[in-house]
Amino acid sequence: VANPLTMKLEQFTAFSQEERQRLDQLLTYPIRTFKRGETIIREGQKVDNVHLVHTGLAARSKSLADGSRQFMALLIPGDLCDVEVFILEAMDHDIVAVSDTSCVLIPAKVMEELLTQSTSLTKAMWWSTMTDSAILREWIVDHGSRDATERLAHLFCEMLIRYRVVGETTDDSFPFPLTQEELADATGMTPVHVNRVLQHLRTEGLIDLKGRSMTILDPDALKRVAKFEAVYLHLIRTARRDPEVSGRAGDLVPASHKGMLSGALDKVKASFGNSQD
Amino acid sequence: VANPLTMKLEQFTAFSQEERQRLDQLLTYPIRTFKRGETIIREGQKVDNVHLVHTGLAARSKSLADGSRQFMALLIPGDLCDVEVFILEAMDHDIVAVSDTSCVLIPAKVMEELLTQSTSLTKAMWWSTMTDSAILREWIVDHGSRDATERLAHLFCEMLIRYRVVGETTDDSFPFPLTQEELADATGMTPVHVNRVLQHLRTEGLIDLKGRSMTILDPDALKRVAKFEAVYLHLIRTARRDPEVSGRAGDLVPASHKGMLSGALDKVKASFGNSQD
DNA sequence: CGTCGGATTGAAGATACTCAACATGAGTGG
DNA sequence: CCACTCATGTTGAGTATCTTCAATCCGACG
Repeated sequence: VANPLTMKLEQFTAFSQEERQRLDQLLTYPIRTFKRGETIIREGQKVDNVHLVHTGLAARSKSLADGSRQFMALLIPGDLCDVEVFILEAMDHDIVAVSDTSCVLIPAKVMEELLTQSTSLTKAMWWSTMTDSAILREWIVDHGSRDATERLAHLFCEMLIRYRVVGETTDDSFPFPLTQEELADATGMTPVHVNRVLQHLRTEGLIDLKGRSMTILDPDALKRVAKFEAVYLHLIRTARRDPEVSGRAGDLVPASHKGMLSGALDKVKASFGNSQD
Repeated sequence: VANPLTMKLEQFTAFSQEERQRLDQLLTYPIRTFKRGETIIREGQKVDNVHLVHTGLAARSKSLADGSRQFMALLIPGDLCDVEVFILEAMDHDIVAVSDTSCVLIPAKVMEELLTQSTSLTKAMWWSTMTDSAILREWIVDHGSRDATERLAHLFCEMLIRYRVVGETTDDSFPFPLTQEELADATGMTPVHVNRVLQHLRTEGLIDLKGRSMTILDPDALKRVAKFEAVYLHLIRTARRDPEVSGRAGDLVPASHKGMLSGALDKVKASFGNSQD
């Protein structure tokens, strides 16, 4: 099985043979599995292993006094749960398993070495955490400025790309273990309203969601509905270096952003359908 | 004038004389001023200086196609605008000046040295970025799970603490240059509704907002209204080491979280009124 | 076949939005 | 010094989106 973390980080830089090896060695550490619904890490907990999601889906979650629950991030294979560990006293939120999930438990020390030995790896890890922050910011935009339909559509667009990066898509389908209630927790809506908006997206022929699997039927249309701009995922560097990123043609970077890049962009290919804006 | 960055980072660790000096030297770099409303850094821009907010208030902002605007973070003195610089190709959002604002332009190279030479400083910077992420997550909770009143109240609680940390409070007052429209951009509400909720908070005797200055009249009550839990700001370490943090008595850490700390907590004092939960 | 989690549907109601008018107050120029 | 302007704050009325609370349906699984 491929290492999703390696795949993700290679969106940012190409690694040397040795670096790739070092990353792949991470998978030799003990794996712990969690049942759907289990808490992987609890708020207040002081962890001394870094949890790397290997299979399944997890979520950063906060539970409020009134019983409501809010997801702040979804963690797919290749995502780290708790880089905070090195610095902070304890977690300020929970990590919960949304589907049956397995995590590689990387000893903090090993992680620390990894972060200090190779500049390339260090930078790649930095990139990963900055991108995570960018996703958090985008979620704030979702919640603050997009209506229910846009919000769900935007989430699906984001997930399609992120899953594609770690090679878990087939065409425009990807695993989708979230119940409508969990989807509500992620988007700040009620389950009832999630249901209605989903039906709307279905009848519009945009998505096909059934049996824990999501298929984006019309990526471009969904992207338009969501007002989705992939720039915040920062998949650009690799795109420039390696046009074959994920096998599908398509210009990730909207024309208006081309100025962002220093070099020529003629061959930028990326992972979200053909874009024409 | 004191260095707000130093003050902030000292919430996390105590620095050596030399380290403090090094931080203070940052203020010798050129300062650039921005008028209220100006864009400090634009989306797509590739910056080669790190902007450190010195005076005033700035915001991370995204403008959507429909003309709406969403703030994702408020940057007060001591906050860095663009650590991304080292890694990412370009900014994925704007930084705008909410009031007249001055920034210290720290050459990327200098920053990089700072980040690699002293372990203590490196860790403190890490802490800062992790805390920033924690704030982003809390904003998602604000937008997703709190109603308008809670959301505003929560923001005010957060700002009180953050301003106190950098020494810009007098009692429970702090600078508040945001217009109601900008407050709406920050909270994902309409200006009209912001206005009404503000009036509500005023008549409840919780806040006194006038002339670009905010006074929290009843911190405990406001905290209760907001369901505010300061844990996510991660001001704990210092609290344990230095009971005098910011001069006011009060237990920052609710009893339910005391398990988080390894050591004894009898003398934890912090910056948000007396807490009894 | 019955149970249980999850999905779906209906109807009523609340929070927050839209649009539009009006008030206030600081600054500006005549 | 007053008239004007402009940005900000305030108020009202009608409305939309989304919520709440149920009830019902469906499919997987023992």
